[in-house]
Amino acid sequence: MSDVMVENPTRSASALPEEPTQANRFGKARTAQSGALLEDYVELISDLLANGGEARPTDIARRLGVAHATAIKTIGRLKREGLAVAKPYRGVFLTEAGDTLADRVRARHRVVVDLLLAVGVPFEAAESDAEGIEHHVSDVTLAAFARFLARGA
Amino acid sequence: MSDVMVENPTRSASALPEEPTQANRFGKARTAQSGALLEDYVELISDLLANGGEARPTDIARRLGVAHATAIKTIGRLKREGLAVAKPYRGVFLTEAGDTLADRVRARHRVVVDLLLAVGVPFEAAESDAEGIEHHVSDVTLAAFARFLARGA
DNA sequence: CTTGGAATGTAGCCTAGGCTACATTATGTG
DNA sequence: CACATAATGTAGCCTAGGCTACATTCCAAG
Repeated sequence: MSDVMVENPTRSASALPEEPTQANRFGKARTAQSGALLEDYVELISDLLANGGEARPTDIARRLGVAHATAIKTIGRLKREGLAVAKPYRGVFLTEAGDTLADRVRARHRVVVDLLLAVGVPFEAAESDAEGIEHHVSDVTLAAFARFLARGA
Repeated sequence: MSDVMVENPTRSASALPEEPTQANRFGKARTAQSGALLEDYVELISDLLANGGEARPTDIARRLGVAHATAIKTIGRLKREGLAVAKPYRGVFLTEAGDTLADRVRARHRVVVDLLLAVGVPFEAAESDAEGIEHHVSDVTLAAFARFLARGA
């Protein structure tokens, strides 16, 4: 997440026109997928903490539609990545980094949904598709979405 | 997937009525991810066959930025799914189903890129992000995109 | 204060999608 | 035609993200 991703300066030589570019694109889409799940978890935990005040593995599992064991395992990953902390039988909490990420994810989600609605996507589909789309929206694209919404509104 | 999962009726207090909906959304985004790779392969193979006339595992691997062994393994999956056929050392070809899928994927890709461009996303970002986004665009959303483009253009 | 049921955690298995290392086949060129 | 070399294929390993089955811990009701 939020990788700077050092760009290859191999753009000038007209030798190999576009294969590396295409490979990069696919690779980016693939790695974007890693982290998508973590983002979902972080956002959900943030929501649960803000509303109910508690983020328990069972709740998380039910909300995400996975088995509780799966949720617990992923929470372990969150801890390893420094996004969450949790003592056994005590509920999950976000670290500073986790909170920051949650805010960014939430903001991005809103923009994506609004953009979809703005171009005429029905509400249900907008909410549903945004869940998958948002993880592939780069900062550049997100900024463009925001500009479009600011103009169009 | 699509487990019924016997629910415990513990919903009494405050009764949040939308958890299953959210779970469905996440689940859908997850399963959409399965098949995304197959779609990429099918589209690429279709392109290679149309242009150069040949779709060899090594080419595919290079274009997708993966090791050739990975490509070969995935081609095996394509065959299992009835999307492609390939005799050893003879190159890959698409079945009827694979061709149909390739057409749909290609069309969808174009619409997504055009939509991104139409709302002001820079070309490079549009191409790049579309690679990941397209797999999460439902038919409903795709139709909305097409309408928007028809109007705006 | 005990105890049963729910929540939590652990273990082990599966598939997808990567990789490297090694084996095999095709092929162009001397 | 032989054979070096590139392409292809195979084997085995890894991680992420699912699952089920079982073990443990917590908590509230009796």
